Amino acid sequence: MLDSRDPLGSLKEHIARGIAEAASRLGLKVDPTEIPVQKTPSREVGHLGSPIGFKLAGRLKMSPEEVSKNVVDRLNLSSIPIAASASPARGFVNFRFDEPTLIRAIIDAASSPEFGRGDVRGGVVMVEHTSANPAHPLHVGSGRNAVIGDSYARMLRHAGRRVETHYLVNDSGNQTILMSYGFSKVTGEKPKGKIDHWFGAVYAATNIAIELRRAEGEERERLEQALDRLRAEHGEVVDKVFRAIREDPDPEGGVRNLLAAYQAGETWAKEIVRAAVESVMEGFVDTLDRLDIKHDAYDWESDLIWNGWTAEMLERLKDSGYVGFEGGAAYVDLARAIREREDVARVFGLTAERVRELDAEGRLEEVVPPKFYLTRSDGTWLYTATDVAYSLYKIEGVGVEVCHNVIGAEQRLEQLQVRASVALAGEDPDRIQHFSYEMVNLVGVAMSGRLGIYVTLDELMDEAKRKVVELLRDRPGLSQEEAEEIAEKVAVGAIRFALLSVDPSKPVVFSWDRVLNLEANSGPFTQYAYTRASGILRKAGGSPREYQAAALGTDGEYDLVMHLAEFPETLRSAISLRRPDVVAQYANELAARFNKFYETHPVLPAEEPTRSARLALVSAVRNTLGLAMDLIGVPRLEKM
RNA sequence: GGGCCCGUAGCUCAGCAAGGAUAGAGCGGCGGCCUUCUAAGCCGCAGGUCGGGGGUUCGAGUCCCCCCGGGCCCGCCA
Repeated sequence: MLDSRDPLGSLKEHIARGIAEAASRLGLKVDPTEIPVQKTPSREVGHLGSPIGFKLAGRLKMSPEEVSKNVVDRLNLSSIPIAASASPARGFVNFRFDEPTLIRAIIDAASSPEFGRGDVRGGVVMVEHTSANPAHPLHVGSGRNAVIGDSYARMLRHAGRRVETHYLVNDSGNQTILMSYGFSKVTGEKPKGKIDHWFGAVYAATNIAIELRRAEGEERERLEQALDRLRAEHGEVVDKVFRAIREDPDPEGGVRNLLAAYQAGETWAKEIVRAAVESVMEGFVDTLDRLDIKHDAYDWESDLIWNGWTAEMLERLKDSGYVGFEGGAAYVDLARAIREREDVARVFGLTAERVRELDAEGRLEEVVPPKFYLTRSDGTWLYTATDVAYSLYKIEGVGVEVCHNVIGAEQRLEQLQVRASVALAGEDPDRIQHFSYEMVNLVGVAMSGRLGIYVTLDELMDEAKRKVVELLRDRPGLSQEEAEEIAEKVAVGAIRFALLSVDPSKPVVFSWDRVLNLEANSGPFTQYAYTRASGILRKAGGSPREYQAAALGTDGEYDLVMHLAEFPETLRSAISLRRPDVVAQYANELAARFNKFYETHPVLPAEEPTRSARLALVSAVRNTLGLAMDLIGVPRLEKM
């Protein structure tokens, strides 16, 4: 029978098995999973087809056409549910089903919240995402990370995985400590505006003040311009920080000192840094909450240090024999580890043989940077070290089966170093996965937290909302509060869709036009289709109890139904390829097909049995579109 | 220099994982459609050497090799 959560998928499996059986009757053993089954280019030739003739022609020493004919002759059609006919067409074999039965199976499946859902199975899957540095507000780059990670977690959950989302609060590194040092000069100030933006200004002002001590010429000019911009936006706190740092005889020493004291857990340092970072994180949580992004846990880098995870990690790496010291700084002898340990070589995509080859050519240390540091000479921990400790915490502390680290592509090498270290510490490096995504750039200028140049998620939200409120002004029958609520949700839909809908492996150039797009190929486009479906169902008083699938069958209806059927497979692809954007594309395509249907197929005014059948289809579209929107976090709306 | 990634319409992107039936959307441009379920919509027109060249194959945007162009990384930063 057909799987009620994925009828099309099970139909394809049945076809592949049927063809494999037919092939075995021709004396050829074929694995059903190797047999492609796809949609036909047009309904005239059948519903599903397979280019099996081309595939087996060589092995059977027949022409593709002959193979197709022979497969059809030896096919046990009754083993394929609801199949009405199979016909050879050049090298293809095309299958036709009893169409009303097919349509009903799909509509019924697509009307359930269980559509595309997987059985609950396996251990905890962690998705670590966002993890933005507290030194500047969440910007569009952090937004891409957050939206990718959050959406991916939603998809894993629908697929039946137990998911935990974590945020690593990076409070023990140079940038955050620098911000905290600047903050220590203005603790008497009352922060103005959104708290994380205020701290972002403190950070940038501190950094500029320090850099200006050395900068000359053009660089000096750039810094001064950045300072002016900062001053214009954030007012006197910028000057206060700037003056305090300028008068400080040794701000860099002060930062180093604060970093060491904080990592050592000294009370005075904790009071400063924790106060700063906790404030910033409150701001971050507000922003993420607006985008409907929540983390199950916030893991503080400093806790990993204070609770001994980093120290234990270092002991284990020392025990492995690949840690060296240089002026007090600990490093991992990666080149030697790669030479001697196959598991470490594999992390870098190298076989033992390839390592020997490279070594013979003297190129190993050119292909792989030969070592990396875990601590500074003063004994303080570097980011890579806390990240290795964090990985061990994920595996042994939380007990995850696997963790997907949503981290920018520019950190590829660091992630490989972390995974190599995990292997040296005796854990399976494949349990730590780098979910890589490319950066978001601004036209002309590069975003720079150091200089306070970025487009923040908050301003993006505000601007998107403003645009929607404007549009809503001439909508009749909407109260002020309704309009506000709708605008907020449309803004969220627009931003999430825009940040998600491009393949994560491709760099994107940020454009306001693209994010504020409310037309086709956008979150609001899917929301609009959803409200149209909702409107019809609302006026009809709900979905019909009974309907005749045979009343459906126009091309528009068929296209819509077949696209509904692809939801489960789309979800599986999105997960296995780490491409949450494909679900966004899917939702957009479903919305587009529904809009076409909507324009050409009146539902409420239609005669029975067409009316009920179309209502059932609308209900299935609403459900499936809603599920897809849930997965990418585009809010459902009943009216807009 | 080495490694990884990207190159499809004027612009922004799908299609490449598992090669398959005529290369698709959107934006922008031009022209149409609101007394009928929300026009944030729909329809039509114009727009393509799929970066270039080889190769594998019955078949290549998709796989392999070389080249060109762009991005990122190669820090006791994160």
